[in-house]
Amino acid sequence: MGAESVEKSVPPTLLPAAKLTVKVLLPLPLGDAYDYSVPEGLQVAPGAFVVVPLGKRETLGVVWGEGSGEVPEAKLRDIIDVLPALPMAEALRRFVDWVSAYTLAPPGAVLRMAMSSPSALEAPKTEVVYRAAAPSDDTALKLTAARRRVLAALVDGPAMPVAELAHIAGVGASVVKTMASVGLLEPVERTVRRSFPLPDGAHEGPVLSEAQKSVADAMVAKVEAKVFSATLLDGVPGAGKTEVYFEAIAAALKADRQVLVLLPEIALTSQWLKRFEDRFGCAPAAWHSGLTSLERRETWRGIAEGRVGVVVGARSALFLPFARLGLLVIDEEHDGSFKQDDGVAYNARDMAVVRARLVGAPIVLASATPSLESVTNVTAGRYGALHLPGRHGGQTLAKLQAVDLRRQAPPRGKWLSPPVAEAMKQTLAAGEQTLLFLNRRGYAPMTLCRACGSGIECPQCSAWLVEHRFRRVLVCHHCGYSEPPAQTCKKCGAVDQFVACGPGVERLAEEALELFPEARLELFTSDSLMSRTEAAAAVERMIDGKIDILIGTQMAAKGHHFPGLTLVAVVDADLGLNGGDLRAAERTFQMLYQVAGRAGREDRPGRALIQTLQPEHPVMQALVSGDRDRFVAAELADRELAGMPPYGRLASLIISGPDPAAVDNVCAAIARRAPSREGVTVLGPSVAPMALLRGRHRRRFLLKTSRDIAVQPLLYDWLKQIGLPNSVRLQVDVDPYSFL
DNA sequence: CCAAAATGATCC
DNA sequence: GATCATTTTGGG
Repeated sequence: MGAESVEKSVPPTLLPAAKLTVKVLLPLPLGDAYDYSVPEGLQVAPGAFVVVPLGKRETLGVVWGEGSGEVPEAKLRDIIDVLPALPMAEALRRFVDWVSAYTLAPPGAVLRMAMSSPSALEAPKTEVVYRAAAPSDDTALKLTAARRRVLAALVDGPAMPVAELAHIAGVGASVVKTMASVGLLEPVERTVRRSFPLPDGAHEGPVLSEAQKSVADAMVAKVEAKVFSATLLDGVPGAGKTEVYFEAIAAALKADRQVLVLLPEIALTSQWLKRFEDRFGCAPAAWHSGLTSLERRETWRGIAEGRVGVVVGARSALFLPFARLGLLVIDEEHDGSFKQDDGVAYNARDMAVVRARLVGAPIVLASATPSLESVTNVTAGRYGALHLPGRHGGQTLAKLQAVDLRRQAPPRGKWLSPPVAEAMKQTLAAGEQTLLFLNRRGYAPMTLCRACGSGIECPQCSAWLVEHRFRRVLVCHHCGYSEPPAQTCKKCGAVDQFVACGPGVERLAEEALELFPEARLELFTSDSLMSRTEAAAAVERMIDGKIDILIGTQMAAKGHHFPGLTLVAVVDADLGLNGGDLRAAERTFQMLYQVAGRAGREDRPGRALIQTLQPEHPVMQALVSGDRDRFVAAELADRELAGMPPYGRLASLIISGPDPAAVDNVCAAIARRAPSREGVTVLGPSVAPMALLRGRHRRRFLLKTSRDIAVQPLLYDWLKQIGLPNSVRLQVDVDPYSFL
């Protein structure tokens, strides 16, 4: 009967003790961390990487803290194993939690970004190496000439594997093996790992101007302070921002700290790497989507073990497991590609500031055209500011001129206006280079049927198919769908009635070649058609002056420095201005300013011609007058009036699914529960700018609040009871960047 | 009426 | 994200 008899039959000391449990976060989009029990004899410190059972399978996870104790014992399962990797540092774990709380993404989804190389967690491979054994009397007798050479190779040197040792000593491998078996050599097991040259902070740098030196000194002081600080480093293209933050990197290296440099992916060029090598004597470790799994694993380990000094990478490098992070640099901080839109929607620039704060390190945000957010953060005193005046060596910025397309229109069916054609002619005659900038890939942005007037559309997106004439395909730039060009119109059956509408870079190349048949002309685009190495080779040809006219998308505008380039022509400056996007003006200004900044950086003056239909637009006015500050002030005033970022907060909800009715149902439910209070505006549901994307119909809500309201709890309470059918996805984007 | 296919719930 | 139970659908 009852409890009493049980107590009598089982002595108290033998009662099963409550199991020790820990929370384990799994790199999956689950609600929260799961509790697991710790089997006898397993050591699990917080941050340890562990193998745990999940349903039928096994998964990797990270010990996140003590168990919640809320899971019934029957459900609890044992941790299977602890991996022989360094545990995830507390600062990184707190960072994962922070990003999750800010973006409203499940913590496991954020953790997945911090576990981007799972194989790096397994035991590293080992090899057997040999060193000379302590000499003894009887072994001395057996020393042949070959054996002496082997021992000589090991004097003052590291232990070596058989093959290497045999090669250096000039003997056969069997000699080495025999020496090991008779006890002349001693085997040692060693882990195999790639070695990383450590950039040398004391390596001689370039001579800095007075102004550069004082800015560099200020940054070095922040690095040496070894506490969090955020600084906006701002200066025109060519003012020497890179050289200046290199001094901060040198200071961090001298203090034995690691450095992370984030660049927009396409700005990570061989040119940037070369400048780094010139300054520090060796290349940094690079982290981007193009790495092989072996490179990822070795780099990941090197960073975790503190053997890598400087990492330069795209936004995903923000989640690497630094052992002693002492400085972060965000170059081109205004660039929109720091914002990730799919999966976890985060802005690497903003989250980098958080990581710097959590780890207690300074961060530098560098740009010639700072984002309005960063400008505001400086004004509010949250960030410090350092300003580099003018161009190094007295060069002046390119002379900017607007070309009014209403007065000086290109010939019918052409895109280059007479002033641009004339300038190209002069430039060519002077033996100098021209860059034609048009942010449109392919031959023509749309293809029209003359008979029925309809354009060729993507079947899965609300977008035109773009003709790529060289590749002989029509491509959707949003989903990648492609089809061969047809003769017959699918809508009306007319044959051979298609006309290309509008310019793409390919069509521009055609036109430029007609005008200057003798010119050496090349296309430079971000098409997958162009591999990394091909792009690098094209840049090389441009630098060497083997190209007269370079025609490119924004890829040509970022991170390159072409000494012979003296003319930049922006073919369609109005392209980014339409569409009612919040950041249209800001983005256009930044891009055109950067493009124009490519011209005339050496001893020759450059000029930039900007073709526009609205030369009176504030963006064009600001570009022509060179008054960046006035443009920023005007744009900020507009934003403040509208309560838009950086003065107000925005979050966007995208509801998408293959069935528009199901999507609308969800939208109705969301609209019904929309928060209503002072300082909060909900706009929507409305058809999202890309109404159909990859076969999914999209609707959008925008949440707009004043700055003092935290949007996360608001969104959380709003959306927590919304039930979603499997086919419908709800994507939350706090601080959306693009509105598409 | 059965079975494949779509959908939803759960994993600790 | 993967797996399994449950519901839906559609074909004979």
